[in-house]
Amino acid sequence: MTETAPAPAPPALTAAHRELLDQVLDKWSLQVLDSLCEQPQRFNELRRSVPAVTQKSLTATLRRLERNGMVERLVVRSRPVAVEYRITALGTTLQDLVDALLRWTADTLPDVEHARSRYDAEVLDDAGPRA
Amino acid sequence: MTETAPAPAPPALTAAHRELLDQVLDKWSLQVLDSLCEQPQRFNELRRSVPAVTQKSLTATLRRLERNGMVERLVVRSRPVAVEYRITALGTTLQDLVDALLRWTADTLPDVEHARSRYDAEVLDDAGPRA
DNA sequence: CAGTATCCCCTACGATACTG
DNA sequence: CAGTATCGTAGGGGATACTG
Repeated sequence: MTETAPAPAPPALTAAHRELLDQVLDKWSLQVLDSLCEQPQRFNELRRSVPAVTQKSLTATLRRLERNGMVERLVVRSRPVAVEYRITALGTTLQDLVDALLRWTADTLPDVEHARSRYDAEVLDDAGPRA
Repeated sequence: MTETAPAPAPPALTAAHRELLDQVLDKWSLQVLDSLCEQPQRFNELRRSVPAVTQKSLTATLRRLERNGMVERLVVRSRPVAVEYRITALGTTLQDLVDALLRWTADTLPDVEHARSRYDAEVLDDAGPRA
């Protein structure tokens, strides 16, 4: 499947690559990116867009994404200050990836759930080592 | 960019989707899958293929991948027992995704590193709140 | 060989309180 | 509004020891 692209030699999985994926595909990043993709938002707007996130985690996530060039932080010197976050060009390239990821999960989740049921039924039933 | 694919409506990011991605894109899974993609392997072969992994983590990773239908565990009743792990059809569909991920990191890592340098220089220098 | 079991640490995260 | 600072906890992972 997908013979359309010649697949130009997938590069090796170095520590630097893994680190980047970790920083960018982590628990909250996907949701934040996803939300910022639709429209730029302020800090507290984002908190509401991503319901379960705490201030601390949201701040950490935004800083990490900012550091990696995925989002941009714009301070409007009003009173009180307003801070707007928006996705960068680099961030949108990531969004395409995330969409692919999401489509994959949507496609395979039924199969995965089936596999899980089988596993849970035949493995978790009998205890003890599996050799 | 990439107007080639119509992008058939990326599905929402539910908890189930995130869970699957977490289980499958975690620290060791990528390397294990990658290694198994080239050829089926026994437990200790895998340990050598993925140098930094511990027994415990490798076992946990393999169990998780097996449960999700990504790898298959075959017990050869010899003495001592031999156990072979091989990637499933489902697992190979994931591999395509991982390749895409890796290609993305390879493409964007230079930009990301540049962004990091800028961030570290202009933000980490002056301490204090950023409002 | 292919694990399981135990201990232990460390950091990721949430909760809470405070500030320009 | 948009954070920073501090504390406390849960669990993911390593090191080590043991087993069919």
